[in-house]
Amino acid sequence: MITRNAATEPAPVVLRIGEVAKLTGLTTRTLRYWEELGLIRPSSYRGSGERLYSQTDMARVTRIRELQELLGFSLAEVRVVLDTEDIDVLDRVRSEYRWGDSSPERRRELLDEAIEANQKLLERLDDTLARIGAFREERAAKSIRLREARLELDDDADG
Amino acid sequence: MITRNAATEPAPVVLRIGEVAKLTGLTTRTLRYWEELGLIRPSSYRGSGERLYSQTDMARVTRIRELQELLGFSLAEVRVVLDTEDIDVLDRVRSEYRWGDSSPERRRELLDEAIEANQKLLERLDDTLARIGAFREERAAKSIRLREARLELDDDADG
DNA sequence: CACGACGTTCACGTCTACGTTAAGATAGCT
DNA sequence: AGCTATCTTAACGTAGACGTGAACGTCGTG
Repeated sequence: MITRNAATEPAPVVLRIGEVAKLTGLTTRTLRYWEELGLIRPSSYRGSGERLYSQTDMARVTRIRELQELLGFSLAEVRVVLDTEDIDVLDRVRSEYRWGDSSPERRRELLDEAIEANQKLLERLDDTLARIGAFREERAAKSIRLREARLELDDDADG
Repeated sequence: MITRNAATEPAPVVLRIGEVAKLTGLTTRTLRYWEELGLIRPSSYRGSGERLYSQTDMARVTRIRELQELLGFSLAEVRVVLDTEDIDVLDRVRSEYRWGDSSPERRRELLDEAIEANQKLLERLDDTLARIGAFREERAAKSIRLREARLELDDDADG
């Protein structure tokens, strides 16, 4: 009798959709929806149709979440970013075969696209950082003013 | 015959809804919708029911826009922030009458609320800044990798 | 005084990003 | 074999944030 939790078995490399949901705080519906939109593809399926998520898939899921929540991207915008993400060098350039039979020209093209997209994202991030930073300073100043006013109020009460 | 653009007339202090729309890039529908939700109140109306926006109103509009776009706040969340914003010291504490006949206790209460809300917002801003900053660094590193890969590709072509 | 540009208030339509059953297959446990 | 938890697809529902007319009022200019 073999149980999945036996000490002899290594930790499961793949996760079922419910486990991913719990780990990420999302719902299974959301995960399927994102798949429907082409944002994620569980790296394997089971004959029964059950989705099996790898660790890489998990990373992608949290990445989507970040883009969506942190930067306010729509899922359509997220897809654009992820598309350039797919041309990631660590996975592609190092393992030659992954480029498939695309010509050097094609590779260059893809790389240039990724570089430019990444650059645009960087600029947007810097802009966002600057603007939120400015807003933060505004609120910090307001915080001081409010505390001063609070003290003033206490002084009035004492005097 | 008196025209509005005569040199004798000062620049219009108030704006009509269409003008506000053009200046802010919003639609009139959006402005009315926000009003419906209680986010903005044109500082004056005309007998005909026409909305007239002051410069302060404009500032409020752009503020809403920022909270919404920059920080991804829902309009409900925006309202909370704006509510504490309304207890702004510069306008209230300095001009005593504006507090109306609220008791010192009430004033203290309001101030404390504003202080706490502002503090929470500050914390959220710092958290957001940190996370976006981290994300930025990730992308910056990726940018370097991509450029290196691009150079490598050229080298291969040359060699 | 008619006309066109602008405003007004309903009221229904739409898009995004899911939530929520429904009806059924599969997995693992006893 | 049966029970229960978890999965599957499919389809309809929903909340937020507006878009889009319809029907009407008002203002200023030829």
